[in-house]
Amino acid sequence: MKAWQEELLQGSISALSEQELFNRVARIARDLGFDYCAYGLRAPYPFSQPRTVMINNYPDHWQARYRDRGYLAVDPTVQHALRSLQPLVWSDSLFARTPELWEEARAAGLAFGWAQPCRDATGVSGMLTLARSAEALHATELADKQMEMIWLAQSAHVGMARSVVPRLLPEMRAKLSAREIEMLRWTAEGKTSSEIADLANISKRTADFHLNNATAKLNAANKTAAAIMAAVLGLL
Amino acid sequence: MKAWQEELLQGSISALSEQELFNRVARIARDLGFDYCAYGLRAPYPFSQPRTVMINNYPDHWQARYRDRGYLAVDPTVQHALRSLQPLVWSDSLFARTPELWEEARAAGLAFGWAQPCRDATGVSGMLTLARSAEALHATELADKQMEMIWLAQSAHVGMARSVVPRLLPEMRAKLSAREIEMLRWTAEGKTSSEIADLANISKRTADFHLNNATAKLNAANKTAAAIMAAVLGLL
DNA sequence: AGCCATAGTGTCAACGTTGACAGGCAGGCT
DNA sequence: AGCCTGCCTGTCAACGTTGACACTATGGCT
Repeated sequence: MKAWQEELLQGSISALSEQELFNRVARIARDLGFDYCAYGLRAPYPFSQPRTVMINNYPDHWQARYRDRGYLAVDPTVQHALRSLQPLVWSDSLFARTPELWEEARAAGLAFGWAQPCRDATGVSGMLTLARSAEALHATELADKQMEMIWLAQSAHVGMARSVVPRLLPEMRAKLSAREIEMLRWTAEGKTSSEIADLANISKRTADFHLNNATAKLNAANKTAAAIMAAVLGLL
Repeated sequence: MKAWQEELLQGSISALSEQELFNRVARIARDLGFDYCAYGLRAPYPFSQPRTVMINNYPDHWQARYRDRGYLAVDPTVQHALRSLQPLVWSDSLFARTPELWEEARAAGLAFGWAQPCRDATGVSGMLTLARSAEALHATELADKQMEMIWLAQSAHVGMARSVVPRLLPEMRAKLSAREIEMLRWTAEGKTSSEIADLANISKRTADFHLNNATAKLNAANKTAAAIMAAVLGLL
């Protein structure tokens, strides 16, 4: 177990490729008794259809199937990861509303699994899934392995996010000036330009000016979208 | 170590009081070799002066000092937790810009410590700090204990958030209708009411109507603030 | 000295938002 | 049947936002 840590940490500190990092995670998953392993990341926006990245070692036909049928949008494990930090074990009741997904997953050899969500300061959420075709998951095994699971999910997240986030959220690289952030912060509180002008002791025109610049830097449609992007990305 | 898990998990599943939960965390911290332990939570808004909660077993005079001098606003460990998920070890260079904080902390017996940030789906960020007065922290100890640390931070967060978040974020309890969420989602993307009206095949007036209701339910000053609150709280 | 980012200011017209008025229709609960 | 909620619609006036025009000034970098 110690060997893992060294390995993964060294790997994630020096920037590995996503695939290499995933391979290490998958090897650790195998040591933990799981043939299959998946890591998914989801950006906090666009809100309708957020950008996602998924990397896994599931059978090819299942990967294709999952994509083609749009299972991502209904997968209850994904829904869970978006709301909670708790580990989640696959069960019949979990998939009660998506029987096709569940049956096809089992047919593909994904019979027993659990997932650990993770979330970072840029609003990106992630989920590590460990799965196997035989041998059900019991409470003792989960208790034994939960620490490794959380650790692995978080390490995978940090490593993956390092390379994926700049690609997924190019807006993160926008360098907002102190004034721009201040204007966005007040906007996020629901203040109008002229209220902000009073608060910051500048003219309304200047408040608008900074908001305009921030909106352009963030590639946002208007100041509402700019304030939301900044808020969600943790820039405020 | 297994005993811990059982204990904390059972504790956090049945709703313990914050203080009781903290006492369990502090006991585990002591088993890990740290006399002092602190858990802090910060709500995602208001953006200027976010609501925070802190519980720790630091010496009383240090707690008072930290509060009175407003160290929370400048504490570099807090700044780190707001940007990263990585563990952070206290060091001279970390506190280079806040020498008073660092000297006073050491004078209070807080000489060696590390912190583990954590973040959840409601945008609340947390940080678990373990500290002690003697015996420096070395790489091997950190490597040995990092899994327990992440696990403990996350468990503490989940447990604390359960009772703290409803108090800190009463807006979370707002039940938005499907339409209201849809309108907020589009608003968050930067669409105007009449664009949304076209997208949703309703009149501009109706789009405004739903946005208005959502704004009232979230106690927001205007639709921008409403969309931001919903976005940050993960309601979109 | 010239360039650039940041910060500050003004006006004006077109467009978007908000609040207060006033109303209808469908589905669930008592 | 009466009530509530969600959803839908209209008008109008006051107020807020956006973009395009034009201009000043400071401080850092080359």
